[in-house]
Amino acid sequence: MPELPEVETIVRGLRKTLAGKKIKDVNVIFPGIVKQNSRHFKKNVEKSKIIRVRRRGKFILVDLSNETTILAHLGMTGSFLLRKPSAALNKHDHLVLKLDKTQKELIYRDLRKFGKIKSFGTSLEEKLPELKKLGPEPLNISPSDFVNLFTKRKGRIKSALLNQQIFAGLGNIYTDESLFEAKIHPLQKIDRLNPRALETLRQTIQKVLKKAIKAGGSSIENYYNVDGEIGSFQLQHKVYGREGLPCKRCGIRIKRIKISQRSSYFCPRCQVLHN
DNA sequence: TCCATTGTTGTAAC
DNA sequence: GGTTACAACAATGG
Repeated sequence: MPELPEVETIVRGLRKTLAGKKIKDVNVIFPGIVKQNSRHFKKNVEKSKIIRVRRRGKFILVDLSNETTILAHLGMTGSFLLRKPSAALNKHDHLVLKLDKTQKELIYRDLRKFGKIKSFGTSLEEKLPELKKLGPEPLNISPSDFVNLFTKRKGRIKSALLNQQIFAGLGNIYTDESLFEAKIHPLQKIDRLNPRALETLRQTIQKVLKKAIKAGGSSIENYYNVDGEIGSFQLQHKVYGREGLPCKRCGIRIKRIKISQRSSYFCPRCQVLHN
């Protein structure tokens, strides 16, 4: 599942190889991924040069020379791959961008087809519904802005961290890992967390995300970077996916519960619920 | 057959 | 009545 560190890894890979390249030709194989008329998408994107590749939350943004930007969300299983045009297409390849001045083409692959791609006028970015609702970026947020995210909020800390409108980029893996490191129970009521606990949480989230980016993200399910390589942060997971296994801090069994219809992994001894 | 997974949407509940 | 919680939905493999 691509979350911030996986998306950031893909963005860095794309940036390295795509900057300055021209998109020669667009082939929409499965139109369901492109959330606008395929002909319009082709027309907007073809024959333009790639200026810049960016990330916002879990979204990828590709700015083109003709005042157009491509917006991509990888959903659960989406990935971008750079590969030789001669290679046979995989049955989950849904979009092919042929590039000038390179031996590679850019493929969008998505087994579950939950990903979304579209183009828009670059100047309209602030009006885009997908982006304008997003909360702040976890890696930049200041201590006071982070505390403010949670003031006057009720509910559980894990649900809030997963909410992209409050905080953009975290998914199930990195909320669980961060809450474990910060010794906060996922069901902890937000209004019972004091500013000191929140500051610990902010620093922990940043530490976990940075370590994950350094490891090239977590490869569970089928996540690959643009060169087709897997990440290695799954080897450093302390709780995610470890139900029944001993806690790496205290040794008792990791528990799994459901929060907001998502599996939540935590240590019932290290992550104590306060009220 | 059912479960797992994501973000969004509609609705129920508090 | 604003905020929160949850079911349903998209698609597919295990």
